[in-house]
Amino acid sequence: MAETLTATALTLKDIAREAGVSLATVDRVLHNRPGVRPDTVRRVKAAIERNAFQPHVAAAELARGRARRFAFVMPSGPNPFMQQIEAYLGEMSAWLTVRRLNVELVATDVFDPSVLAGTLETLSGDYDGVAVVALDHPGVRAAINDLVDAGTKVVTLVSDVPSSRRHHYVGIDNIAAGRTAGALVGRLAGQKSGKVAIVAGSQGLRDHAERIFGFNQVMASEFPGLSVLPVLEGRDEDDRSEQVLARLLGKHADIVGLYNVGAGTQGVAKALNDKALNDKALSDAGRNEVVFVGHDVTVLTRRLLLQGVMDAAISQNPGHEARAAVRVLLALARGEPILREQEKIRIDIVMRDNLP
Amino acid sequence: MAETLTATALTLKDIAREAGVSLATVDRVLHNRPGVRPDTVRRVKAAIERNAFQPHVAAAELARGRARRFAFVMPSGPNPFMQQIEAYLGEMSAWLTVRRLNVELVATDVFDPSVLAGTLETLSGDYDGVAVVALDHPGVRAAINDLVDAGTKVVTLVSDVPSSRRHHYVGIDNIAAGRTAGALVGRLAGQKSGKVAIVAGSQGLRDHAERIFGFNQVMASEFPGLSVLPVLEGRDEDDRSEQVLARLLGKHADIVGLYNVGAGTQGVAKALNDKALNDKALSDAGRNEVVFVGHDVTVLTRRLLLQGVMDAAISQNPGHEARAAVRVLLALARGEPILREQEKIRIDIVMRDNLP
DNA sequence: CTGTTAGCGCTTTCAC
DNA sequence: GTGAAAGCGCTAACAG
Repeated sequence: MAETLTATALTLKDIAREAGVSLATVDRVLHNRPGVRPDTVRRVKAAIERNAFQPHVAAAELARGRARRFAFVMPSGPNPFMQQIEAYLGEMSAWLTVRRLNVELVATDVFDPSVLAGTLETLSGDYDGVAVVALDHPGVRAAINDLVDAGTKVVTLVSDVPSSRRHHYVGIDNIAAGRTAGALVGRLAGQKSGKVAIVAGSQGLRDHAERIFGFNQVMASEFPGLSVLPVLEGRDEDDRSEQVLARLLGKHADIVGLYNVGAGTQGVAKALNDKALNDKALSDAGRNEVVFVGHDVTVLTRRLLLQGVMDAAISQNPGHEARAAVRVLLALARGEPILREQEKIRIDIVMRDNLP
Repeated sequence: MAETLTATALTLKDIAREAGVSLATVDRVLHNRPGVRPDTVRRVKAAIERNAFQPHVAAAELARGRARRFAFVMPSGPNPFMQQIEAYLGEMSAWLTVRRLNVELVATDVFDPSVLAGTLETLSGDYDGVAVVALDHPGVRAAINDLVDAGTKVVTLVSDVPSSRRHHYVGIDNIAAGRTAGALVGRLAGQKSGKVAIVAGSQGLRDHAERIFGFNQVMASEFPGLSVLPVLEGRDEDDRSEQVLARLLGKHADIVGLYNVGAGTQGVAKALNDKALNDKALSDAGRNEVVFVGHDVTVLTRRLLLQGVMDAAISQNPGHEARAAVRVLLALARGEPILREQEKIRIDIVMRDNLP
């Protein structure tokens, strides 16, 4: 009726006795440090295996002395989503303090590969771990690999550089996110047929391109009644996004759905609202007739969802991303296993009624 | 450009020196232990505040000696969702071991209040913390309060007893979950008007009743074109759920939506499929014409989503619930603050394309 | 009421 | 190559 989930707690000393060596030797073997005869290594490893021995992390942490230092390399511009991640890191402050962890925020121009690479180079040697919102570029890849070679643990955050040797990526699968957006636009548009607009920041950004790719996949295969118009580029700016979208809405009267891939949400909503007012095309529930799906839950998108202007937001939980990045860096630094399921960032569908 | 998020690390000794007392006295004040003159208490507290001192948890943990024991009181029957929670607890085993935490699974009949209360009573004194899937009943409430009075930390899991003095609830807001289900059924049904069916386990279960309440709220206020039929009770059993639903589907030809509140999913899907086959009413995409929304991502619901039989699942992440319960118990036991945002269980909307 | 002291289980010199 | 020993910062006796 009662089942225990934990192994009985042995200590280094037990293993040392069993292997007939000293504490220090077991410690050396445990951390693959040199200076132990291969034969002794084998004997000690056997004792460790046999007992499924796991050193007590609290003791290890205490004995280290030196606190661990992590750096978070974040975009310097005023991006609300990134600011949320930084805010959540701030909320962890007490948690970090009691564990004697130092995390530092480093702002840089992550959109300029050479600047970003330069920033990463300056970090080398000073940090146990680095989390970076990375641009996928050869120079950046090289900088990441250099950090890794220097023994620093590296995780990419929100935006990945899959070709680098980073230890972990904390962020969503953007193709699946685009597919999810497509399914929502298609399903929420109901039986209607018509055109669908896409507003992106730039198709040069890896995450935007991947989202559009996924979106189109679903549109083509599941919603033949809907035809996707060429992608508009708004550079994630409100004004520009509004202009390009307003023009498109003027040209096509039969747009039934809209996918906003990146930021610039304010402008997109404005263009949409203006059109709705012109057409007097608000439904009974006060909902806009054009199905509008975008990304991320911010102060703005929250309001738009509540107002019924926006129908759904695809979201990656910024708090979860902040904490996962810290936990993963810590686990990597300690040599602990990573709880993959825990650290995976899910694609959240957020509608009015399940707003977090 | 670089901003640090953590306080500089002082130690108990620093505070002791600053307050002009010994280590032991600071320790007593820190843990509100008796035997210190009020005046001294004040002096020590001042020094602690002034430096925003936070004791190093690793050191505290190491010095305690005694490992912490937590019990998870779970339903004894074969409930797939509960089994998932238990499986995720099992996956934490290494994590628990390196922290010298003992967690034990206690199976009991959580649906019989006196049995559940009895089980909780037997736990008293032996555990630092207890997580329990609780039935909301006066006897259970009393048993929980007794545990709390005995100094045990108690969290309710999945199902809450709000009137008890439990320290924390790890689970979703079921009214909001029902609202979300309602919004999905309504929106996915498109422009259609017609009837909507509800299949629940029992309206006597608090979580089911709350979900239905939320569902009806949204239906009434946002989808006047849809009329909700009286709730069917399937006792969470496949056979019974199938029978009652099949009868209802036979009686009403214009059912456009279905909300399955609890388990019995297998039966619900069968009834729905049989009807679709009879009517030859499958859409081009192979999707069932009746919008079908249910709860939780299991092996079965995953398959139904992929097949297009089910349109969306409202889900609470069982892995997250398992880990949150452990973390909350640990934080409570240590006297650490709880990261509310992290431990909050979200209402996930899962569709085919964002299956986890 | 308050202080002294012996560990907790590791890591890390420093000797041998 | 290997071992002995001195802490890391706290807790918990035990003295005073």
